[in-house]
Amino acid sequence: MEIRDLRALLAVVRTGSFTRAAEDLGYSQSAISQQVAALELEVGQQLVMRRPVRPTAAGQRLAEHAARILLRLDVARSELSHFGHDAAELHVAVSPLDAPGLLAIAIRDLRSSDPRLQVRIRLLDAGAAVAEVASGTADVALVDGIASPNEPLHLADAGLLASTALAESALVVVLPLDHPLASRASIDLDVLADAPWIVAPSLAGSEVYALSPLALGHGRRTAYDGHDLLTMISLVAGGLGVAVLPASCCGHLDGAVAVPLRTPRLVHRTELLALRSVTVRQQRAIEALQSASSAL
Amino acid sequence: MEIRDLRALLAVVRTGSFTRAAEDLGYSQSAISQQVAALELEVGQQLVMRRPVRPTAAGQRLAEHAARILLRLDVARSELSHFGHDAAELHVAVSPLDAPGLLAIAIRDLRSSDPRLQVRIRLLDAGAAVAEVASGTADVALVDGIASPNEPLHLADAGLLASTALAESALVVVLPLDHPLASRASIDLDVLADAPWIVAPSLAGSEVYALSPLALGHGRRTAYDGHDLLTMISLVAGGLGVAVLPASCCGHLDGAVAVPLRTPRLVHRTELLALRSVTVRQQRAIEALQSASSAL
DNA sequence: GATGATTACGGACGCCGTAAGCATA
DNA sequence: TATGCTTACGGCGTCCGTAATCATC
Repeated sequence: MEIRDLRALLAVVRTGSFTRAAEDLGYSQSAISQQVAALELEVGQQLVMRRPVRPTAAGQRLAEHAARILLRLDVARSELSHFGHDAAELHVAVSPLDAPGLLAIAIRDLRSSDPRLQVRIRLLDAGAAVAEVASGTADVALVDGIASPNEPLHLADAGLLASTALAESALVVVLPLDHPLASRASIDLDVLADAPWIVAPSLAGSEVYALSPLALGHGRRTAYDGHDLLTMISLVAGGLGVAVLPASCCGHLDGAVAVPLRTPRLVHRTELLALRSVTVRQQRAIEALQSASSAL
Repeated sequence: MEIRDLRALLAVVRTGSFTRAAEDLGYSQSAISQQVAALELEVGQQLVMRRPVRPTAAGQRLAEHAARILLRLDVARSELSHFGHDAAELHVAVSPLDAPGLLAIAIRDLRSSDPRLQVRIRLLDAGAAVAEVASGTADVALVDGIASPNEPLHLADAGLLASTALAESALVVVLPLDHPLASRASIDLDVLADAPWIVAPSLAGSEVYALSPLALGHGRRTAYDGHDLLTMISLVAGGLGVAVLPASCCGHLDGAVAVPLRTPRLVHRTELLALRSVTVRQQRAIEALQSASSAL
């Protein structure tokens, strides 16, 4: 099992095409074909079906292992390249719903002790943020997601990256003003299984929607692929459906109401990610973000 | 970063010698030298010091990553080779202190539904048991260790192997009959920091001894490298020192007393490990062990 | 001086790209 | 028929082992 072959398998599974995998990896189509064939020969079974190109069960499983291995290799490379050195600029990756006040406080704090510090913030989804930290493109990441109370988000192998919880906030169901449940004190998700939903994976995380009552429900779904909270809320206010959002983001709703989610017991959680072997500057950034979050 | 090179680095770090690493891996000494050199060239820094051969900080860190990656590769290979097939014999790896009654109940249970099942049990330390499950040599493993209450043992990357908790039991401090603390109702470990200790990593896990009060203490240490409980207890009874053991193993003490450990809050935990994609026979074994543990 | 890591060098194998072959939508 | 994966084949690079070199205990 060569790294190269695993990378090829992963690219093929991801893109659904040998040709595109070859383009992505800078190989010829033929090379990818040979690499996957070598892997299949080695494990003695087919890993992807051809035409259409889809992973078999074994291929899917191997691709998952491959993804973890390649991520860890990225982390290893990044950690080693940071041994000793310390960059002038601090790159922060942020996933959509991180409490915005947190960043501002932390950066002001950092600037006060290091006035010449350049900070660069990029908005990414959680998976991409993890990849950026792993590859060293970002120094730290603020990522959010849905989890059980006091449970970590499972963003990477435990221990691969240093992660600390910054904040947890309750989840609310956002309803149009005239919704029959709008005056409830709290809501169980089951009763909304067949309701029309507005699904925004990059906002509230796909975890919420994967919960069984929702996954099995037959209500109409509206997908919103953006990051913008106001748009999301206006969709709800406009009567297109209901949505789950973190309470911390729902201070001022216009034409909608937020009702606390009672079951399932889930919270919106924000974590801070960094490489485990951090430089002095990264360490300071982590501390600043931690103290900012406890100040909020 | 090639798998081959990482494996070489790990072998060099583990054995402390290029020559022995070469023997272990079936290469010439020269090949290992070249592989490590290639790795050092690639990451742009020295990974091991020579004569004596010791890892640098960077090398140590990379070796840790390498170990995880190689373990995951083993798991991937094992999982794929089990797709479909099901072996006639069930291999169980057991670490020293697993509740012995548990195995007996589970195996009797399995035999009753599958009389021709061959079972083979091997006693190994926890690390080796993990490796055996990963490589497919063992179908399931019963491993034990020290953890905080309701916390998993961190034996491998979370999610790499299927693990379920079978049992948790309190920890006791085993003291000679005439020890001044022998009549206490419970003990804080701090008060024993400077006491003479009997350290048996393969019995109670090294985690206990790594706790700060003990690690910093100046008491004499006696190391016992075996698995045998009676020997261990007789060492305590003989006045060589005190020890921490799981309460479940200390039913009949001869010449010693067991006092519950109050702080730190730790328990002895037994977990069941298996590959995540299990065969029918493995699945039955897991269920039998689970029901046996809940019966105890 | 002996043990053990590095360097030098040649042979062999493996890998990739080009290009032809072939199957499927 | 066209798109796209596979197979054939040749060249290049790489990797390993032998053996000489060098360093350290």
